[in-house]
This record gives sequence, C-alpha cells and structure tokens, in this order.
Amino acid sequence: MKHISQRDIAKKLGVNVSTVSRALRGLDGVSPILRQQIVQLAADQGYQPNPFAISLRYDTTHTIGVVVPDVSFNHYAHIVKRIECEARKNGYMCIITDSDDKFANEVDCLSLLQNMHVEGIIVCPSQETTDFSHLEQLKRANIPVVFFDRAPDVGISSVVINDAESARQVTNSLIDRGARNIAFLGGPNGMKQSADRKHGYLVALREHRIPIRKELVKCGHISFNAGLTDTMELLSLPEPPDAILASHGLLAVSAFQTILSKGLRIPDDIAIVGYMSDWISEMSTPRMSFVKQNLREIGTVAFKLLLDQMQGDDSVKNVVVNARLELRESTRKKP
Amino acid sequence: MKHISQRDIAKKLGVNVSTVSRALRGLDGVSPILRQQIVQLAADQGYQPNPFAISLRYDTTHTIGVVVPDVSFNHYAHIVKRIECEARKNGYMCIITDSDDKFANEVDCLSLLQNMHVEGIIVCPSQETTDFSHLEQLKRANIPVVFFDRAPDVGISSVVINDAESARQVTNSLIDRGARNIAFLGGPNGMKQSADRKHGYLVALREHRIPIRKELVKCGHISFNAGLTDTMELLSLPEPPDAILASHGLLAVSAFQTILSKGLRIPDDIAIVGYMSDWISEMSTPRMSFVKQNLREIGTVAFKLLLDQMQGDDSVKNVVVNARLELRESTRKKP
DNA sequence: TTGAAAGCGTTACCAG
DNA sequence: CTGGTAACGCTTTCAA
Repeated sequence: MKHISQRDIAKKLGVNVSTVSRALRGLDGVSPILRQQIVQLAADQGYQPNPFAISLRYDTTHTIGVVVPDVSFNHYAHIVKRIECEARKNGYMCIITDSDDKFANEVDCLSLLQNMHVEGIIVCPSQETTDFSHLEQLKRANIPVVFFDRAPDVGISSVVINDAESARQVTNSLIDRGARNIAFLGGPNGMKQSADRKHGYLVALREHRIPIRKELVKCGHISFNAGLTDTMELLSLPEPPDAILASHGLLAVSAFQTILSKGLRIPDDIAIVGYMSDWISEMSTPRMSFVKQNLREIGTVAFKLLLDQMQGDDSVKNVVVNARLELRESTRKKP
Repeated sequence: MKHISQRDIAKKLGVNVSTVSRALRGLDGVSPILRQQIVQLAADQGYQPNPFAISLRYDTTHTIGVVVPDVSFNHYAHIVKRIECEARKNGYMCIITDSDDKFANEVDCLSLLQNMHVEGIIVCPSQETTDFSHLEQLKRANIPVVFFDRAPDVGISSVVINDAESARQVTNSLIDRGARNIAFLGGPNGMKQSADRKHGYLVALREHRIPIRKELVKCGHISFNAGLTDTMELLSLPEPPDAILASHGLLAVSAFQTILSKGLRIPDDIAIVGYMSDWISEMSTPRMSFVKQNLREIGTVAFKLLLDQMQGDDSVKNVVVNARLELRESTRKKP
C-alpha cells in the first residue's frame, strides 16, 4: 500500500508533475478545467503531500522538540500539554522527549532532536545538568532554544517563576504563623532554581533575624526517597523543625507522607508548604499550602519565546511568571 | 547556518558522494586510508545524516504516533512515558498528540499523524468516540493500529485491563464489608470500558441477590464536574449509598472531595473505591482503596503489539493486563 | 498554459 | 576500489 504522489496523478491525467504541483497549490498558470480535474482526482485518490519531500526541498521541518525531566510528573505534563497545543495551533509538530532528569539522557535527547532537524527546542534541564555547553552549542548552530522551569544564566531565553521571591513570601508566611525553626528541602545546589528558592528562604530568615540552622537546610538529589530520608533526619533532630518548606513537588509529597507516618500531626506538630500542583494539595488531608504556578502560561510563553526566535528575533528574553502562595490547612496558625 | 551533507565532505576530499556514503556506513568498497579520512572529516564537521532524505529514499520514517485523551492526566502520562521509552529503545521516534478526550480533536490528530507518514499508531479513543470508521480506515490503509486503555470491538489489536472482572471483585469486596447500597460512577454507556466495568458491578450485585437501584448508577460524561454533581445527587437521595465505586480517576477524586466537603466521614458514613493512581491514593486521608493497574506493562505491551504489526504480523491480539484491588482505609469494614 | 529539468541528501546499481 | 547516475516526492526556474 503506497502513498499516492503528484507523479501518480500526473500520469493518470497525462500531464506533467509541475502542472499538478501548481494546480494543487492554487498557483497561477493552469487552466481552470485542468485544475478542476487535478484537484478532483487528488481528492478521490486521497492524495497527501509527502512532508519529507517538502522538508528536504526547503530544509524546513515545521517541527519543534521538547526535553522534559519527567513527562509523567504532573507539573511537566501540564506544561507539555500546553506547549503541544500552542505548537499545533501554529502549524508545528512537537516531538516530546523525556530525560528522566538525567544528564546523559538529556544529551541523547538533544542530539536526537538535532538529528531530526527540529526548528527549535524547548528544554527544562535535568537536575544533574551543570555543564550547559551542549545547549550553548545548539545556539551557536543557530537553533532557537528556550528554557522553561529551570534556567541557568547562559544568555538564552527562558520562562521561570519568581523563585527567590516566592520562597521568601512562603517563608515569611510561615514565620508570621509562629514558626521559628523552618526547614528547607531543596534540590542540588548547582541548580539555579533550587539555589534561588533557598536564597529567598534565607533572606526571609535574615529579615526576621532568625538564626540559620544549617542542619535544617537539606539540599541534594530530588527524588521521593531523598525527601523521605531527609525528612526522617529532620524529625529525628534533638530540636526538630516546626515547619518545612519543600521546594519541589516530589519532596513535598514525600515529606508529607513521612510526617504522617511518624504519627505527627499537621499543622499542630509541624507545618508544611510546598511547590506543588493544586489538585494534589486538594487531595491531601489536611490540604497542603502550596505555591500556585500558572502552568498554562508557562507553556504558552515558552512556545511564544521560541516562535519569536524561529521568526528571527535574536534578542534574549527572560520572562518571569509570578507564582503566589495559596494558604490551606497545613500551615494554619498554631493555637 | 546549513547542515553539512555528504556532498560537502565529498567535495572537500575530492571524491564522489557514493564513496562517502559507503565509507560512513561501513560498507565494503573503500580503501582503509580513504575511509579513515572521510570518517574523520565527517566527525570534525559534525556531519549528521539528514533523516528526511532517508525517509524519502526508503519511504520509511521510524516514527510512530500516539493519541491520548489527556497527557496531563497521571494515568496516561505514565503510559505515554513508557511507550516513548520503548519506542526509543527500538529506534522509533514518537509523536504524541492529545485529543482532550474529544472526538473532533481525535480525528484531527489521526489525520495529522497519517500526513506525517507514521509507521504505526497507538491510540486511546476519546470518551466521545462511538464511530470508529476513521480508525478502521487506517487499518484498511495498512497502517498498524493498537488500542490501549479503551478498546472497542472492531478487530484491532489492543491492550486493556480486566475491566469487568476487576469491577466485580471490587464490588464483591464492598459487599463483603457490609455495603448494600453501592453506587456506580461511570463514563458514557457507549464506551466499552465503562460498560464493562458497570457489567462487572451488576454481576456482583446479582450474585449476592442485592437488588439493583437504578438511581445509584450514574453514567455520563467523565469530568471533574460530572463527578461532583453526580455525587451530590447520590448523597441527597432519601436513602443515600453506603459505598461508591468510581470507575475513573477523575470521578474518584471528585467524589472523594465532594463527600468530605459535605462533612461526611470515610469510610464510616460512606466507603469509596476507585480506578486511580496509587500515589494519589497514598496522598488522600483516609487513603483510598483503588484498582492498581500496571501502567508500565500497558505501555510496554502496546508498543510490542504495534511493533509486531509493523514487522508484518497481521494477527489481531487482544491482551488483557490483570489489575487487582488494593485495599486501604476508605473501605474499612464498618464497625 | 504547459512541459522539461535541476536540485534538496541519500542510497543502490552498474561501470570502470 | 571508485565514480557516475538514477531514484525517492516536491518545488522552482526556464523554455516552449
């Protein structure tokens, strides 16, 4: 079962391919009667232009690539969905790849996308990524690149939330509610997103002249297990924290479950707030306070920034989408 | 900034393209010294074969398509991730499209994939889809197709869970625990998955000679709001249900929240169990009993079935992955 | 208004 | 061992 080509149509009608090509694209230079015949036959035979021939001809693919740490993670799933939707609206196909939050996979994904001759790439670097030369190299090869969610300072357009400021607000809110021993669960120190959130947390503490207890700051690998053991350690301290700020959804969920499994009460024994999806918060009892991120907007902006670049705009734009704290029961004021 | 081609390399070395082609593919018929030079130069210049030229040449794309009702829904996100991973392992790219659970979008997605000349399509039909002619037409055009999660009876390979049997087991378990007025929240009656689950539910009731109360069976659109209003109606009945079986994750979550928002206690006032993700169950208090589905296996099998077809196996295989009930606190036995 | 031919990058086949 | 050429499907340019 072969696909039908312009040549097939041309042969059947005893005309030249170039005539068929013109007719099907509505160009001048073909008689109304002949055009009608060609269009008709094409429709009858279910003719579909071969995108590979067109790509080859124009060296253009109308395809973009996306690299994401984990598509099955709610946060990214929503952003990816939005990107795909925007892309399709604008006539672009979307190839989604998943790095599993690992540097090596990320490199693979990117080279795969480059091989595919995608016209642009939207990427959220893995938590392991500290060397960005593979991404800068793409830029040098004139392939538009946009970062989202996590963005290093390397002169590439990006869309992120107000990491530092939101963490500061969250910490302030905990302090307002009476917490004085606030723990911070973060990702790798080399990751700007995590560093920024930690920075906001530290700033808030300083503003309130609350001494920083280093043993309450846990930064490392982002994973369910890491969150679990870190929380365990926090709870086992001689003077355990009275609040936890989890700077990532996975850490928030694992900390939450660990606290409850130890028989502690939230928020009476310990408060918790995290960067996480609203509907996960909605399912938890007590409902977790969380930093609400506009995932739709992040996806939309990411594609928009890429489109700008693909259309020749060389300026570097770093967009910040403001996230805001949503208070629920997990940080209710102490009695 | 152009991509570098075999011709470029050939020119620089003063040899013919065909020689370059042979050298780069490790074929016979090129002297070791020349081959070395060619390979070296290609590496230096960052040569990447142009996939479109190859696709054009062989009429093969090494690409498969996936159509999913909602990538941002946890259940599908996990399956899609698995499919993408398996595909990549086997040298296939993956184009993921999202129908938003709407028939019209599904049709669009499929024609887009067909235009892309994908070599096979893995699809979970939307809940609105009752006419499958667009899918049967793909099969007739010799494009391999596999259904997953939801599969109508139309002679196309598929992988689903044991819908009827699992629903029967769940219902039995509720009955064992003392429930006698069990409500069923389902999807559209035209959807086989939902119909099968309802069937299992009804069978269990009949087996225990429990009269069927039609007002406890709510089948309609699958959405958060539908689940909410249906649950509201159930709770407002003169004789409200003492248990709810939610046949879809969205319905389970909305029913759960509705129950709690009405101030009712789970499971003391009403028990609930649903087809849903384990980790959502883990977050809820009380934790919801749920039907555990092996999403990894569903994804793996789906790709395997497609691969079989792409390799020429014409047989129709309908695989059933067994799901099993996991008991948690939301269905604890009544005191 | 229509046709012929070249070209996009690659591979296959046949000659030298 | 190497080169030339045709072919994949489509568009573009030039000629008739």
